[in-house]
Amino acid sequence: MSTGTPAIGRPRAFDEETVLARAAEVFWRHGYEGASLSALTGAMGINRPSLYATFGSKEELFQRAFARYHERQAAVARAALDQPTAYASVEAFLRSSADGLTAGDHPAGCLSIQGGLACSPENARISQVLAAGRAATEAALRERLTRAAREGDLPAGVDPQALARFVMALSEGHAVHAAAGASREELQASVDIALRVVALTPPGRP
Amino acid sequence: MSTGTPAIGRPRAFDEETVLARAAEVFWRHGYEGASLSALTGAMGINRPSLYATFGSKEELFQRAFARYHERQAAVARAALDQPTAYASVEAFLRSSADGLTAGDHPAGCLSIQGGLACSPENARISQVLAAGRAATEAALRERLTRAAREGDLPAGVDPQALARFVMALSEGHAVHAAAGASREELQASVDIALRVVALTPPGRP
DNA sequence: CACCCATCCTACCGCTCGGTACAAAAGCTG
DNA sequence: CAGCTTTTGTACCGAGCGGTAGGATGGGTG
Repeated sequence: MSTGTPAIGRPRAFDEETVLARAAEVFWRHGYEGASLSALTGAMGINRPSLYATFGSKEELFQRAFARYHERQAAVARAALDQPTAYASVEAFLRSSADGLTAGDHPAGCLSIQGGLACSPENARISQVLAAGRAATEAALRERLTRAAREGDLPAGVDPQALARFVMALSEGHAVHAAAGASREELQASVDIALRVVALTPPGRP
Repeated sequence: MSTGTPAIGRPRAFDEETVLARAAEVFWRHGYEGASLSALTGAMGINRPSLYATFGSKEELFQRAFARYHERQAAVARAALDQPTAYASVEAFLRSSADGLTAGDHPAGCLSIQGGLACSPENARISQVLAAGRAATEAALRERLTRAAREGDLPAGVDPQALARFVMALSEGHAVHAAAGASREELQASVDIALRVVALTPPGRP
């Protein structure tokens, strides 16, 4: 749409990135359906017609806000998965995730989950978009661990696909915990436990 | 309120337990805010005034439905934690959880999470009730594992509190996955991975 | 059969929702 | 400074929300 400043007509009184970030916070805190237009415009500091002129609709605003959020998350994940070993990758992934879930500069938890796990039928697309975002992250994790398996970098008997799902599920569970008030330290202690999985040789089950 | 049949006045045309179960399904599928009264009454097979005469309000209906759901979940969890060893308890907990999350006779996932992780400010109580339910389950797990630690039934160096949080978080993550369509087998494979944590002696970290 | 009374059903309430019409305002261009 | 273009602000729209009033209904009880 707007490529830089149009240089004609009345100039915009707000920065698109800024108001997107504020919108994301409201969606994050209250979910898609729990975020009313009044709450959104209030937090964004703009009024309805500006919102609609810029973003089109509540749903499109959400898509934009979520895309922005997801890009950043993906960048963090990518950095984690660039670690040289599977163990280091998983550790970096889970540690940075736990840090992010409890960072003080935004709502606790994760927009991909808080945004709307369950929605009314007419907003079903929202849950789908969020699920697709989470699936993309899991796919990256799976690729990294599949490579690790090829390189002999995983303990014997560990299926990389299952391990990816395990790590992703744990991180999602941490998001749920964070949203309910769990602290960074509590999540990191859970990560400590999880990492035993990757570090060890196969079990002699009792 | 109604203690059995009042034996006076027009008899009720519906069974309270039955309509509660149907209401729970709607909340489960669409979340508290996504479940409209029309959807609820439609699924319950009763009309609005009957709903309000019986349950008082949408919120009270939800509380009743969730309490019913949570009791049953707690019973399953209690059975799992009655296993003789920590390993068997955790395994039973995670396996039965994964089974329940993907059972075909109700929506996928878990009402405690689908119901409303994030809500509009006026429905904040809903998220709190759900979080309290999950916390109760985690507390039961924590007690069981603390006992196990006292009994020397945990691998050395494992903090029972952190292990409880880990197990609970994983199960919540599985709920998120199940809601997005993960199969029972996929979740069980993730459980396979997780169980290595409980089975093994402490890591020599690479 | 007349009475009583809780439940059922239709139709409606006020309110907030997401979304928009329209005119005043504000910056460039000539 | 007139004209053009885009954004801003106010005030509003129909629809659906959660919730309710009041009469019709249908079972026991005398």
